[in-house]
Amino acid sequence: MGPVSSPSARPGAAADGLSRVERKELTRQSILAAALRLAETGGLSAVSLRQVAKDVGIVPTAFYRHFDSIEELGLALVDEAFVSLRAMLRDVRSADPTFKDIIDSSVRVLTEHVRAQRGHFLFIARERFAGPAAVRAAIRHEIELCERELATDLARLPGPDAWASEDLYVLANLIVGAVVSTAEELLVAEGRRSAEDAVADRARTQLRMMLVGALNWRSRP
Amino acid sequence: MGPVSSPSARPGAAADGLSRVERKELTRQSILAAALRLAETGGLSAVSLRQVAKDVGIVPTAFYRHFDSIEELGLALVDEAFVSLRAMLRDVRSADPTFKDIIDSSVRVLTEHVRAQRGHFLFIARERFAGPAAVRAAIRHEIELCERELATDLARLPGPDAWASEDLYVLANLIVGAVVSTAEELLVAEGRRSAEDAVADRARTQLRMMLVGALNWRSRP
DNA sequence: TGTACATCAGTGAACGCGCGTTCACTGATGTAC
DNA sequence: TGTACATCAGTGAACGCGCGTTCACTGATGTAC
Repeated sequence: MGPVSSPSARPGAAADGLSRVERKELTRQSILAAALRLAETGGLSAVSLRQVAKDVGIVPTAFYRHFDSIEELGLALVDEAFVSLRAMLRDVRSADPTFKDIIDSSVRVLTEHVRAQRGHFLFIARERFAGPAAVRAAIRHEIELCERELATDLARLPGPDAWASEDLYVLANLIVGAVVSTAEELLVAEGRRSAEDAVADRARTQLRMMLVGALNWRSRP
Repeated sequence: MGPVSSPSARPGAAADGLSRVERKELTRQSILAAALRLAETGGLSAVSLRQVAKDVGIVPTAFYRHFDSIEELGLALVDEAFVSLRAMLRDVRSADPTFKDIIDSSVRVLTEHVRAQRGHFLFIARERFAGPAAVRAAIRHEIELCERELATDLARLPGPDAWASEDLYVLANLIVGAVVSTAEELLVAEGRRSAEDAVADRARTQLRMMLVGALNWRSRP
């Protein structure tokens, strides 16, 4: 077993300056992007391996160098989509503290992310119920994780900190459900500013209604 | 122009006692049922005219005697599904008054209807985002109608009767969103009693939280 | 009632097409020494 | 540094299959008179 690379081998010194693995990764990303685009009309089940390959500019059989099937590609897209969703949640948590209203800033972040990552949100909305079983399960699992994270966040708030963890999870589930609905309605707005603003206004009011309900919750019999 | 039917013509006197139009309607119903069943795995976009025909027991070309395309068939399924959904809403409105808690009885009716009409609910959940544009639009329109109906119902309640109609619609939208989420979670429960009960419990708590929030709404600045 | 004609749900052959998948291959990139 | 060999992303031909749709048709049902 000699050194990992000899001085003279110059790995990654192709004409375009990219190594073989780098170029493979590039193709993989192109495949994911093409599949996401093609899934916009007809969903993942209507995406064909041949269409994807044609779009990327490779021969159909080369697809198999990257994924075993369209379903496996779908799972990779779920991962990708939730990476961007987690970035959004990080933004919400670390929102500019000069926005004293956490609801306003959260709704703002949500609308911006849906705009910026429209493809990913559309993919999740569609495949949540229409995708292959494995894809549906993966999405459900990720959403459940979001609910649990939100529940632990809520536990730190002044009002609900004394709640049973069960009630915390119920509230988290309610909020996540409302956020999912809002994201889906933002998608239906299709980027029309006035429609988006109406949805955002409504979401703000709804989250406030929930907050009022939650704050008055344990004071009830 | 003679009489609509002469005494001797005995229309509808086929071997099985059914007229031509009655048999056509029977075939149409078989096609709808077969399509609904086939859509369960893969969604409407994965339903092929040939599969449906084979399932029904007719030759593929006979399909065109009933529908111009799978998409048109999908629109008919949306109609059918919302007929059963409206029946559910009627049940909710005319709930046994011995149930003094309107939330308990509503959740009960919802779980029972999702069980009984699982196919229809699955179809709506899937096609709401994954279906052809016309199908998506039809579903969205029907849900909007439900929200408006609920808003007028809410206007008759003691608390929110003094609200602006805008706020009424916002609350109706929130409730319908929660109901849709609940229905979808009931579908995921796949008929397992314990999972269904957990979803129903959660829905009851969530609807109560919303009710508390709504009742305390206008008392806030 | 009987007859002649119209309607039309369902038939069956045929078409061209895009699909996923197999297989043996090429040739640039990478590694061992 | 130079050479001989291994790796492997992408190629290209070929396959059998199910698809939607066309067309001319059949024969039971229904209607006019």
